[in-house]
Amino acid sequence: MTVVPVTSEPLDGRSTRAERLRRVRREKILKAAERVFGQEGYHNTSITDVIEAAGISRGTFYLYFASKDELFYELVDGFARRLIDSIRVVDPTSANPTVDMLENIRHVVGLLFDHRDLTKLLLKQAQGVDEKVDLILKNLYGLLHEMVVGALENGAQWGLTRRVNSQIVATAIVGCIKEVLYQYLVEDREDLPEKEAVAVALFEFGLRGLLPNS
Amino acid sequence: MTVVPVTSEPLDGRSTRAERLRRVRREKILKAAERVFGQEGYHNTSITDVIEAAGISRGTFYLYFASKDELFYELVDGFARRLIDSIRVVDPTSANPTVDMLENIRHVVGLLFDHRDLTKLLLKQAQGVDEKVDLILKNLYGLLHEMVVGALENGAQWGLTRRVNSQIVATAIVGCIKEVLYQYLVEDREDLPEKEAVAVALFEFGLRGLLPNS
Amino acid sequence: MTVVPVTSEPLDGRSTRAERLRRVRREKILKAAERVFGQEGYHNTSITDVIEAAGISRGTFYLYFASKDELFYELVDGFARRLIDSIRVVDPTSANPTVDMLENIRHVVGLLFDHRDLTKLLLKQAQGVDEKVDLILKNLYGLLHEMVVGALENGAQWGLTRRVNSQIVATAIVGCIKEVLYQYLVEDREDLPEKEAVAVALFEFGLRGLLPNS
Amino acid sequence: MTVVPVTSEPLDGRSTRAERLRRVRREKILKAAERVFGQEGYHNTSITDVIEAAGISRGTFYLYFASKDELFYELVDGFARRLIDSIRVVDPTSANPTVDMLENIRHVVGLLFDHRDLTKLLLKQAQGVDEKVDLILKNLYGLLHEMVVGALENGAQWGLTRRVNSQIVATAIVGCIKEVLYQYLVEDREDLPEKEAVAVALFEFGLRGLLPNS
DNA sequence: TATGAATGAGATTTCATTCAT
DNA sequence: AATGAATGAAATCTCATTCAT
Repeated sequence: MTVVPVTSEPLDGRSTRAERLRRVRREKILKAAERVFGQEGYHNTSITDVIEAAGISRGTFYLYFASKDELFYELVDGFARRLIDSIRVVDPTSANPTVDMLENIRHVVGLLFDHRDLTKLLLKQAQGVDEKVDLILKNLYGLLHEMVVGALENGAQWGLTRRVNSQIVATAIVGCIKEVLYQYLVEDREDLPEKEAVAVALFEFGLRGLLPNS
Repeated sequence: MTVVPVTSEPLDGRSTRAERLRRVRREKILKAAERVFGQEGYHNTSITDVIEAAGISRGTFYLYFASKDELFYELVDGFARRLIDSIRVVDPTSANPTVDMLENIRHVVGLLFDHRDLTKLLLKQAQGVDEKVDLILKNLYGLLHEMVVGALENGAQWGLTRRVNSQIVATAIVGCIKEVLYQYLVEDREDLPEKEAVAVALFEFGLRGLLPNS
Repeated sequence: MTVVPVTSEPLDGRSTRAERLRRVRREKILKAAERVFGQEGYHNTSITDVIEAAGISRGTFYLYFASKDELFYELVDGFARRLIDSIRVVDPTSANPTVDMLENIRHVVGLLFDHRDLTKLLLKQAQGVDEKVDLILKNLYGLLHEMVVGALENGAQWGLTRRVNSQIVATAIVGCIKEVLYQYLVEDREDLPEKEAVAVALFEFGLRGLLPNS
Repeated sequence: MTVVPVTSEPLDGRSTRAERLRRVRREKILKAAERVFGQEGYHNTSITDVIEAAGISRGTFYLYFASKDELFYELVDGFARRLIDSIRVVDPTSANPTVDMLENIRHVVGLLFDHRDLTKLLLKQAQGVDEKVDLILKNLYGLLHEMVVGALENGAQWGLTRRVNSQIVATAIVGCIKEVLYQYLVEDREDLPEKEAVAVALFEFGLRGLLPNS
């Protein structure tokens, strides 16, 4: 039988609850900010927009975030972390490395589609807002780039892919992903192909290029 | 016999000269603006920054441009026009269509490298600043996209390329170009490959993909 | 049993109190603006003048008024409303219609004397500042004019006054009032006659004209 | 036989011609300014408006007038002088002093009708623009006022008019004239009575007041 | 003398941030 | 902890005036 204290919680329990509440509040603000930043862009969004979307007062906002920049930083930072976590390194000795790669692409694409607004923002407007944000983006894209470079070099070493200028080609591949994503994240298009079709077409193009099968 | 003065200009010459001067001064402001917008971004750049960079007074600026928005619009519009003009449609029946395509890429890449700051700005920050600018960008990228789609479909029809989902693949190709450009426009990198290497690597990757030659 | 707290206000009382405070502060700004606009004129008065006179900061001003124009509009509109409310239609069948008329003049004159600055401003400088303000003035003077026209025609019908060109004479009467007011509102005159003397002299002149009693 | 020098004019003749030209130019600018100031008001009229209306360049304007204020001052000053010149003192011992007075009113009204724009401007917006202008207006209206006061006192002394509070009544009479003028100077009215009717109605009202003939 | 491009002080307005309640 | 009124630095834009040609 579990005894639940009635009158008061243990000291650290209380602090934990307070912390949890605080985190929940922060999360609520971050979610609202993601929405408004994503829809209007960083510079066209005022603190007023954020607090109205979050349903809090101006003063409260500054209890949770030191500044507009910091809010944006946290938003980008959190998303970047989740994105990085979602990427799995492909083991070229696995049974089906290409299947793994496809899986990886699907995975990341899925996460990004779940955060359309923020993704669009990161792809097109986040740069130049704040130095710390720029650094995050640089790191994020740098990581992506290095992973692709690694994959290309591994692939070449194992004979799975051709030898290419892996720096340039990695950049190109990252660009493919970014652009395709961006285009298919724009909401008011009716002609959006399925995620599946996008992933497959990208994959095919990347592997085989445009030349006809010999 | 009519005597035409040699030293002075013809009657309408006066207005032409004034106009020329005016255009030169506009150009001076546009160039300064390109520099500061490109380095600091649109929102982090004030009119004060622009006029200081251009070496003119506040009032003079408004003699040449109606507003900060209009300045930015002209900057983007002018660049978009030059960019569009620099693109030549590839004739698939020519002796070497692939050479033509490579030439085209070289051409555009060259123009963009000559306007690093502005290109970076257009690629990463110009969206959401101004509706008219958004429209220009949409048209510019739309045109690029349509050209690539056309090339893909022509290529497939003539047996030069495989049949692919031309919409998605065109988007991917545009993305490749954008990203590679952007990365190699960032100034403080010492390891920039030559333009030539970039063009060739992009080209190879696009045509052959990553799979090894069978 | 519901306990109603005694010291604090009822639930909607909070919002009412806030609103009251807001109205008080608006009133404070309006009063300061009346002073500076009245002394310096609309165009010679800057927002800086207003906020210094009101003892508030720049930002606070825009918390209460959307623009300098709107401030002026509210000032004029509020005054016009109070002025119109202060005018009572004279019933020609009353015991002493002429006494009523005199009372009316006294009433309006009193209100205007209590708002010297604003009155001077309206009489001499308010026109052409803002279209909405022009409309208010047109309506205000139009109303005054129509009332005088009505009084003249009623008076003639009841045999209390002569038949005159009521349009022109009404305009003249309105002009008398305006000018006399204006002259006796100029502050630095020491020789101001009493309100009473002004009202009586105007009244006498209007009724009897200048010709000697026959 | 008059000898006209062919090659060059006498020294003072040349300067006279130059002066005349200068005066003509000034007059042209003043006329244009009267038009634009009268239509848009002092503060809504820019130097640009004036020089466009006058068909001269910006620099030329400042060759003829030291400032916008000075231009306005000259405009008002010149008009005030002509107005004062047009007023003739009524001699109460003349055969028909009332006829003289009516003649006077007609005269001034005629001059004002010939300068509608400027008159409207002086009546409603000129005050508070410039101290020197304010002084002119004060003097102008002061003179008018004194003349009317004099007429009233003369009239009373000679038994032509009743004894009234001549200060207040004079102010009232000036106000009548101003207001009637203003109303009938507003251009877009179709129902304007004839000048004649206006003068007569004013005159009748002023002399007899509103009470029915006993 | 005439020109009109250039000037810069100053106006209005915005908005991220602070602070008394 | 929460509120929202108050703040003021800084932004954009105007326009009377100057000055080199």
